[in-house]
Formats: sequence, structure tokens, C-alpha cells
Amino acid sequence: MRESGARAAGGDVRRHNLALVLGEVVDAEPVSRATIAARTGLTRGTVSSLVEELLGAGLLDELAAARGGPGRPANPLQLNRSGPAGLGIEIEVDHVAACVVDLTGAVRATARAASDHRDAPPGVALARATELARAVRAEAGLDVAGVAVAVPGVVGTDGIVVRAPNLPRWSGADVGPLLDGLPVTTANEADLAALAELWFADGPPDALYVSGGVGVGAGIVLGGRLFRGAGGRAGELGHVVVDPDGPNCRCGGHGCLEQVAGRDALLRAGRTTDLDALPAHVLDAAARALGVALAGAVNLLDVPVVVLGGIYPRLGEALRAAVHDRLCERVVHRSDVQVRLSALGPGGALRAAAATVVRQRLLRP
Amino acid sequence: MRESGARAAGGDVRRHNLALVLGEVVDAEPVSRATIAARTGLTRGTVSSLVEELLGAGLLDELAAARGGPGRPANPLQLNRSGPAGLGIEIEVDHVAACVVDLTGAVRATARAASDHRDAPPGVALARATELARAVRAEAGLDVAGVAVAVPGVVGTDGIVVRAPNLPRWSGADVGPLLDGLPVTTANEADLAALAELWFADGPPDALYVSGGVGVGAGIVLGGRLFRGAGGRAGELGHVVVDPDGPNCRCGGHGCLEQVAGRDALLRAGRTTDLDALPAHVLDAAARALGVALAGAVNLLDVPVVVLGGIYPRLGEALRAAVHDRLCERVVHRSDVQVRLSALGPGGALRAAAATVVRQRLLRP
DNA sequence: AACCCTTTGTTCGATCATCGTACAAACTCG
DNA sequence: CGAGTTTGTACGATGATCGAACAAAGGGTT
Repeated sequence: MRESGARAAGGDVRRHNLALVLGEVVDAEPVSRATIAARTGLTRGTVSSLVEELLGAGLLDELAAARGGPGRPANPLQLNRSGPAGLGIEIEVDHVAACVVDLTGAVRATARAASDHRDAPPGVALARATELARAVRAEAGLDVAGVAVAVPGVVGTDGIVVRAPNLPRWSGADVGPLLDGLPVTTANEADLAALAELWFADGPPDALYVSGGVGVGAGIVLGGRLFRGAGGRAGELGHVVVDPDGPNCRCGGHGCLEQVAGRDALLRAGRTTDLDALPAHVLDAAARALGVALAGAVNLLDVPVVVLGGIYPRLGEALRAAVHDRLCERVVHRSDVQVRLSALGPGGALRAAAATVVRQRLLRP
Repeated sequence: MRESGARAAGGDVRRHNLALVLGEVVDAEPVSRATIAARTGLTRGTVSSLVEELLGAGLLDELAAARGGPGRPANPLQLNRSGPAGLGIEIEVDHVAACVVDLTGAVRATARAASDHRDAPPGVALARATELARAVRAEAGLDVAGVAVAVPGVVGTDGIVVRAPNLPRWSGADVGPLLDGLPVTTANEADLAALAELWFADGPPDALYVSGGVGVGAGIVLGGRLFRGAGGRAGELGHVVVDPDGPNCRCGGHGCLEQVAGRDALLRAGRTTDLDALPAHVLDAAARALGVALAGAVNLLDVPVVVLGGIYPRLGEALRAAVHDRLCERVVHRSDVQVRLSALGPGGALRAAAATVVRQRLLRP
């Protein structure tokens, strides 16, 4: 038992319905009060009351009456482009970036700076990030409601970096007091990339997003929500075993996916430093390994779609098709698993980080 | 968006709070109105009103006043042992079984009959099951609210068996009109076994339950709820690849877990027909394969506990320890994964099936 | 035995948010 | 210019909760 510990009194109902109205606007912007009423099942009167409150809070905005068909023209509502905004920060091995999105998730300002953090203490990157954040905040000129930081590693619920394999000095770092008093949250980069796919690329509500980099991580989206696992460490796909007799891995096992399909492993196997120059047999081995690992994940989770991101889109359609074939060979129940290449590019996680902030405001008004 | 499409009106609040009160009783039976109020945050007056309704509906029962400390003695409430009951039916390859549980999940009557269904049409087993169901229903003498059928295969949401590997003639079968007009649901056997572990053996809210049989299936419990996947087919662990060059599998791939750790595979490898006589090297290979497959699942889902059920408890503590060792070698972030043997035995799924019926009534009063 | 104290459960008016209906507003079409 | 249609608001009714006051039922103390 104890499914939801929250008691339901009057105020909770109001909040729930405010969020319901907002959700309707997000889904079908611009939209009239009457349409919202019809789609939510609430009365027109109630929707009017809710909308009034949301207009007052600066979350919604009323456009000029749109004329067209018969009847009184509707007053279209949309998310307030000048409403509370979200600030996203991305800390990567070789750069930092920041951006501001408005309530719709549209990028209103963005900046990026190269900066090597491999052996630097967290303070270096955080100082650069703060600088960038100040700049994009000023450029956007919006009221920023909070900050979300994308980190390539395992993060705690709020502000603490638990472990970042490629940023050794970041273990245990606290990104909390970043920008004068704004609430700060942290999230894993692959998780954010998965949300970006869901939010900005019409991704399906159930999907496995594979992020290829030095390691291979996964963001899991189930029922339209990010799945983070009991300890926030879900999605560690890189160490699925694809060959029990394979090469040793830094995780202690042998034959992990990362040792075949990770970036460094690919370059090493191809004897090159250029991802675009990988020979076919290396790509083939990677596809085979990804197929084995992903088949396990798909069989376990029953997700209909796998999205390949990170370095994989760069490796081309041939890789996608090969992974799809290998995957289908081993998937038990689904005959229709899709494998897609991410079209969002590396900016997705950053934008999604900023969007989590406004999302929070929209879900809990 | 569109997280929950339900509008929240007055009646929904009432229902939510009724469920909240029931949940409190389930968690800490027997319990007084005042304690429920304190733990839920509702007013004593409101709780009184809710409890009155639940007493009227026959879901709760009031005991004699318990005396003890200072102050007016409380009137303890508990689930009504004579309230609506659930009927569970289990269809297996070589038997059928049925049982009735009361609102607390306690078994009030149970029956079982051997019956080979390998090549029989569904009607044969269903007729036997109906017979048993009638008998246990009469024996328990309770008001049965619904029926849930446990099937060793993939089932649709309501009443339809999609595919049952070991019951070839059951594909597409409808167990709907089973017992004169009672609502019937279906569920996968491994899923139910996982719920049994959660409900009746104090299992953790996040766990992976592995059911060893002819195949190897898994029931996934996340956040105290069963995870069934987008198509209800989640938990197919048996075809995770543990050795890409391994023997062919009926699924079309090679080296699936099932080919090493499934019952038939174990007996074949041990050249015996007795599970208790398996040689150590066979158990060792099974443990190694389970470790590889489970590590992938644990890395992906970040569950803290794995429960081994089905035939595995019979294979003993040595297997458990070996699986645990193999697992820990390959789990990335968690240093504390537990591996347990299920203590419930084969009756768990049947009991859980019956319990799903009453659970439904408790969650949506 | 009488009294005080504590805790439980109920009663009753106030409050809040919804619903249903009625009505005014605004526009198109004939 | 009027009929018809759709939108948005106003207002009383309903349902559910809250807060406070009150009656009930003991234990402990003198």
C-alpha cells in the first residue's frame, strides 16, 4: 500500500486542475477555454476560473480573438512567452554550455565555451558555467525560475554529483550554490537526452535512448516519464555483457558493450582517430554488440522504440539498419521494434535540462 | 504532458480519501480512527465519515474497544474478514489450482488438481478450473468479487491469452466467461509471483523476481507496483544473451539464458531427470549465466534486490551465493545488490492472483 | 467514590471548489 | 438585419473538507 501519501483536500484539487489546464495548453497551443473544458471534462465556468488564476500568475497569455467560423470567436490561450524561464547548464569533459528556455521550451539564449575539465577540480568548470549562465540570463531577459545542471555521470536527487567516470575529481561535488539563490537540480546527461527526444522530437512515451560516448549510457522513458531507478542509477547499458570472453573492462568484468561500441573502443579497433573513417568490420561488430545488448533491454522492458544518440547518428544509416537487424533477430515478442537515429544533436540534453525547470512549474503550478 | 487524464471533481476526492484510509488500515491493522487521522493528515471528523462509509460497504470491521493507557480507549478497525473476497485460478502445464482469499489476502480455501494440458485445447483446463473454483468458493463461503487467472505466458489486459509457449493451443484463447458473470482478469505467472513476494513476504518495493521453469521469466516490481511494459510483455529475461556462440534457441538467437539456466537445459546438461541430482559444474554454469544476465538487468534498472523463484530455491543456497558473486562482479554502481531465494513456494502466484482482485477493491473503493 | 486528566469520536457551521443553468457577448450566414 | 451558433461569465446548489467545540470513556490520585 501507501501508493501516494498525499491527502486530498480542497487545495490539492485546485492544483491538480490547474496543472490539467496547463497540460491542455501545452498539448494544443493555442487553445480556447471552451476547448479546454471539452477535453478535460471540467465545466467552462471552472476552466474560466482556473485560467484567470494562471493568467494572474503569468503562466498563460491571452491572444487577440481569432475570428473564422460561426459563433462567438474564441479567445486563444497560450503559454506566456515572457513567463518564468528555465536555465540549463551542461558540464562536459571538454566544454561547458548554458541556455535559457521559455515556458514553451523554446531556446531564448544559448552560449558555449570550450574548457578542458579532465583533471581540473569542479570549481574551474563551475566558475565558467556561472559566467555563461549570467550572460544567457541577461541576454534572454526573462525571469529565471531555477537551474538544472546536466552532468555526464550519476547524480543524486539534488545538487550532488555521486560519480562521473570521466571527471574523476567531481565525485561528491555539490553544484548547489551556483547562481545567487536560485534552486539548482542535477540530472544525468543521457537521461536528459532521452527527455529531449520525448519533448522536442515527438518521441514516443516508451523508449530507450542510447547515448554513445566514451561509455555507453541509456536514458529510459516509460509511460512518458523518465525512469531513474531506485537509486537514480538506472540506464547503465555500457556494461551489459556481449561476449563473456571479451576484453577486460574497467568495471571488472569482461566483454562489456562499452569495450566494443564505446567511442574509444571503436577508434582503437579502427586504428584511427576519426570517427568518420571507421572500417566496415568495426561498425559491423559494434552493430552486433549493440543488437545483443539492446535485445536484452527490449525483452526486459518491452519498449517499442530505441533511439541511438551521441556519436551513433554520425556513424550513419548503415549502422542503424544493422543494429535493427541484429535486434530483431533476438527480440522475442515484438516484431516491430523501431531503431531510430536521434535528430537532435548534442544540444538536446542542454535544452532538456533547462526545460525540466519550466516543466516543474507547469506540472505543479 | 497528459500525465493523468482524469479530472478531479468532488467525488474523486472522496474516493481518493477512502482509498487512503483503507491503505492505512492495510498497513497497520488494527488501527483507530484517531491514528488514521494523524497519519493521513485528514481531520478526525473526516476520517469518521470515511470510515462510516467503509463500514457500510462491508470493507471494514470494528473490533471491541481496546483498553490500556490513559484516555478514552480507541475503537480498533480492521479489514472485514467477511468482506468481498478474491478468487484466483492458476493454469499450468500439468495442473490447475484455485483459491479464495479474503480482504487481508489470507487464503480461506484452496484446491488443486493434476491435469495435463500440453496438447489439450483450453476448454479442458477451463472446465477443470471452473469446477475447482466452484468448490473453493463454496468452501470459503465468502462473497467473491472477481476472478483473476494466472497463465504461464503473455496475456492481454483482460481475459485474452496472447501467447503461452508451453501451452501451444492457448494462443488467442479467451478465459472471459469463466464463472457466471464474475469479472475476470488475466495476469502472467511470473508477474504474480513477483507481487506475491512484495505482498506476502515483505519484499522490497523495487525488485526483480526471476522465475525459473522450462523458460526463465521475470516479474519486475518498481516503486511498489508491477511494471508490465508498454505492451504487457516486459520481463522476458530468458532470452538475454549470455554466450553469443552458445547453442541455438527456439527464439531464433543463440546462447540465450534459457539454454543454460532453464529447467530442461539443466536436466539435459546434468544427464538426469532429477533436479536434486544436478552436478556442481552444471549449477556453476547456471550461476555464471544468471549472473551475466542479471547484471545486465540490474545495471539497467538499478534494483537493489533480486529474488530467485521457481525451481531455483530447490537448487539451494550454493546457487544463490554463486549467483550473488557473479552478479557483484559485473554490477557497476551498486555494491550492495542482494540475491534472495523465494520462500513462498509455488503457491505464491495463485495467492497473488486472488489478491489482485481484493487489491483492486481496496485501491478503488 | 469523587475528581482531574487524557484521548477518542461525533456534531456543526464555515470554507472551498466544483457543477448546472441561465445569460450576455460576439461573430457568421442568409 | 435577424436567426443561429459558439464563447465566456454569473450565480445558486452541491459535496467534501476543515476547525473547533463537545460528549464519551476510561485511568490515576486523593
